[in-house]
Amino acid sequence: MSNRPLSRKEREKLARQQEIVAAARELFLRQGYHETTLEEIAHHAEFGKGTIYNYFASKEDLFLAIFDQLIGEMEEIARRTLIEGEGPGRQRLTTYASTMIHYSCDNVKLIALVMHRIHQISREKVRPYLARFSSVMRNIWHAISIPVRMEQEQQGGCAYDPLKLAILFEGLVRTYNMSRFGPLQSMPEEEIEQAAKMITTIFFDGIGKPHKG
Amino acid sequence: MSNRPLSRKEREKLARQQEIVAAARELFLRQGYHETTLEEIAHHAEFGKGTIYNYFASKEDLFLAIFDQLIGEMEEIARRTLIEGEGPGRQRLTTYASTMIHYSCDNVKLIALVMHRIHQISREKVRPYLARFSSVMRNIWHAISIPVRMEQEQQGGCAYDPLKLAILFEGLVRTYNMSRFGPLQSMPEEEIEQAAKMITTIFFDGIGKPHKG
Amino acid sequence: MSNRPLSRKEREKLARQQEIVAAARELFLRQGYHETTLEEIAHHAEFGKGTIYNYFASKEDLFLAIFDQLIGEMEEIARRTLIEGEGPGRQRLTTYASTMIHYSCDNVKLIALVMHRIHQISREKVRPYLARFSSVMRNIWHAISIPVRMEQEQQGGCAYDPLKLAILFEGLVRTYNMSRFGPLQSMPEEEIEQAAKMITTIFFDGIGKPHKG
Amino acid sequence: MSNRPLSRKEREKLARQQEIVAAARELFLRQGYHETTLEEIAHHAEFGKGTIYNYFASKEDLFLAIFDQLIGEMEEIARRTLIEGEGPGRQRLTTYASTMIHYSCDNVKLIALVMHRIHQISREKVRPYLARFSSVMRNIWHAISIPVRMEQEQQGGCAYDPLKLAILFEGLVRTYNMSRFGPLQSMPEEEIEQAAKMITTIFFDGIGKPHKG
DNA sequence: GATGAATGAGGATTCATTCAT
DNA sequence: CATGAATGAATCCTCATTCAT
Repeated sequence: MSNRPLSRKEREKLARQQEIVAAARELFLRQGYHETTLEEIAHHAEFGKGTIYNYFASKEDLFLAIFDQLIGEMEEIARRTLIEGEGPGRQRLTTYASTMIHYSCDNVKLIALVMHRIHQISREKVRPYLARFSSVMRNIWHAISIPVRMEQEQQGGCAYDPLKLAILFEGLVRTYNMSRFGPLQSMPEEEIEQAAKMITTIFFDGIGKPHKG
Repeated sequence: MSNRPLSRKEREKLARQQEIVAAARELFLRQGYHETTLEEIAHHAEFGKGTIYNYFASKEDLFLAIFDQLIGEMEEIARRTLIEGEGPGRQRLTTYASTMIHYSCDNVKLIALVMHRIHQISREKVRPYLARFSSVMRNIWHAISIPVRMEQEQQGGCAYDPLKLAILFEGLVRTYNMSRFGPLQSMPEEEIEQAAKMITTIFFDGIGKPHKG
Repeated sequence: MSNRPLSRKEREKLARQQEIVAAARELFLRQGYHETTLEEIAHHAEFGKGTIYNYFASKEDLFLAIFDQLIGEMEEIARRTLIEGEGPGRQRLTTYASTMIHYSCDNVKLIALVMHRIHQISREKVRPYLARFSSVMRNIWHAISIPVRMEQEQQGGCAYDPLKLAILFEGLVRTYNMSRFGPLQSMPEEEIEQAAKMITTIFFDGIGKPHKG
Repeated sequence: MSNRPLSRKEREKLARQQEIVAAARELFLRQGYHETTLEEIAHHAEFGKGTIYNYFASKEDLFLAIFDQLIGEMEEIARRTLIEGEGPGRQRLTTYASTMIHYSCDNVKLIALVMHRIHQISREKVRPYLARFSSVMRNIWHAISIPVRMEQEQQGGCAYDPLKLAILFEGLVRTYNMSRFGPLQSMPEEEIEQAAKMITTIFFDGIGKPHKG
């Protein structure tokens, strides 16, 4: 975590790594892990096959870099919408929901792939990645639990552990797209907004209440 | 769909097919699709490698048979709990939720695998399977939407399309386990019950209401 | 070491293994280990590439099979000439010498290869082969030491340990050809005979004695 | 062969070449030719990978430089012990034997490697090296043959060509260590002395004579 | 001269599928 | 029908060599 600015060389190296990760990510998404050859990745990243191995020790490591990237993106979404977001708690959750639905909509296939492949890698090797993932999830759950608790206090009754509710909410949002099948076209922006609002409303008020939104 | 009773030969053929599917399912679950060889499957099913090809034209077809089996199991769960279940609507949903959570808990890895692999197969070939899957899902959604509508009417307000709500509920339940990571041990029965009740309650009444359960 | 006669299947399997070993041996001899691809071996043995792997788990194992074959051949030579050979001890040694020179002349390159590669394989894996090799060598040394001792007793003086002398003699014979360089043509039969006789004579009587042969 | 003293630049170049050769030699010895990468050699010699190519046109050429070095060392041993050595002929041979056994003991693995690899290089390219090697060997054989002839004349009988006997003697000494297998530890000095004396004695007097040493 | 990132030919190995028995 | 030996296309990865800096 040194803050020394990176040298030109280091910056270029990092940039090229990112290009490779991006190429791999796109192809894995389109074709799956085993269906994508390193040669294709190299070609798509406009590098020679051997060059990839100067940046990643194996195909598996390249995959883990993608996993890491995904984790970072989820973290970023949570930070932007939940932590640094604007408005009251309920509104932040709605923003989080719509952003997450949008994101997962673009990435369901990739997420399904990652969730699956992660189980095929040696425990030892995934450990640090899963650790980071868990940590990020805990932070997200915690951030969600705060407005949940506030709302509970406001409404009077308080039957369930706010953390459990937060986990439920997050899972609902993240896997929302997994109920949509067939060729996954991206949802129109408007539809996403509505879904997000619906989810939040139901979560807080249940299905029966008359809503003013 | 002929109802003519099967001959002994046909019954035996079917039984052997099921044995093979079962073997493949277990191994795919444990090791993943590409990580499982046909040789292993054959050995585990106590057949010769070539024999598998007398029952399934390819590894892909064997995979699709598993998908089909999964669909059947979901259908069966819905039938037992929603259609033929006992008690009022809300209770049926709770039963469906707990049964489904239990089921998905045992099968998350396999479901993740299927959700992923399904995208790697030629459109043409999966079509009938996806069609059946869609049909089953529609039925489930419909079955859920009935008590939802009733409850809405009872509570007075009715802001959302009951079908959309049903889809939401089903997705919530089916993917509940995808928020749990790391080594997936099966949940204790009791915890499942609680989760199911929590989900239903929240779904109908929101988080803030005081609950009598 | 069961003596049950092999079934037809087993015999055929063994025969094919030998064909593969023979093909590999010839190519390794001609081109070296790393310079010979498994594809070439397969082609030369008139098999498909994958077939080789039904008989040998790896290229390394195939190499070890050749080593094993070489050991067997040395053992056989010793048995034929030293143990079951005819005539008095000195004559047996001469026969052994000429046979061995002949043999090593045909196989120097291969022997050099084996002596070298054996060091590149994991200790664990070579152990049983080196054990067998040692055992064979000990037997050979012992067989040589018997006439050596007899001759010593006949000549009166006895300065050196017969076993050490046997080792010396055997090494002399086995590595005789390693003093010949360049393109290794096979020696004419007659020259081999002379060399063998010379070595034995010198070994027993030294260089200066007048010889009657 | 110009005797003009080398400029500083030339001397430095030569020194760096020697460093590289030394690094390669150590690694080839430890790991084998194909098992050693140029990257390792460069690293071990504390140079950049590309730099090696400023000194040697290819890995093969680097190998040949090692061969050349070995030849030089053998030549040097012969010069020191046989040509410039002290004492009567028989004693010189004993010294040569012990020195050579010592040397080959340290280098058997490397010698085995060289003897093997030399056959994998294009005839054209090795020719000059083999030529030099032959020349050195001829000189060594000649140097050995002189005391051999003297001894023969002394002992009266003279059955064999002194040159042939010299070749035999040299080979015996050089390959002495090739009868020792397994993990090659270096022999204790004393044991080497004994072996050298034994070989010379036997060579001159045969095994049976009573010896005064 | 020194360097090391980029390259791609080359090779060991795997495995779904075929087919003769 | 059942079998498993044979097959070779396909793939990951290595590494000697080049060349721009």
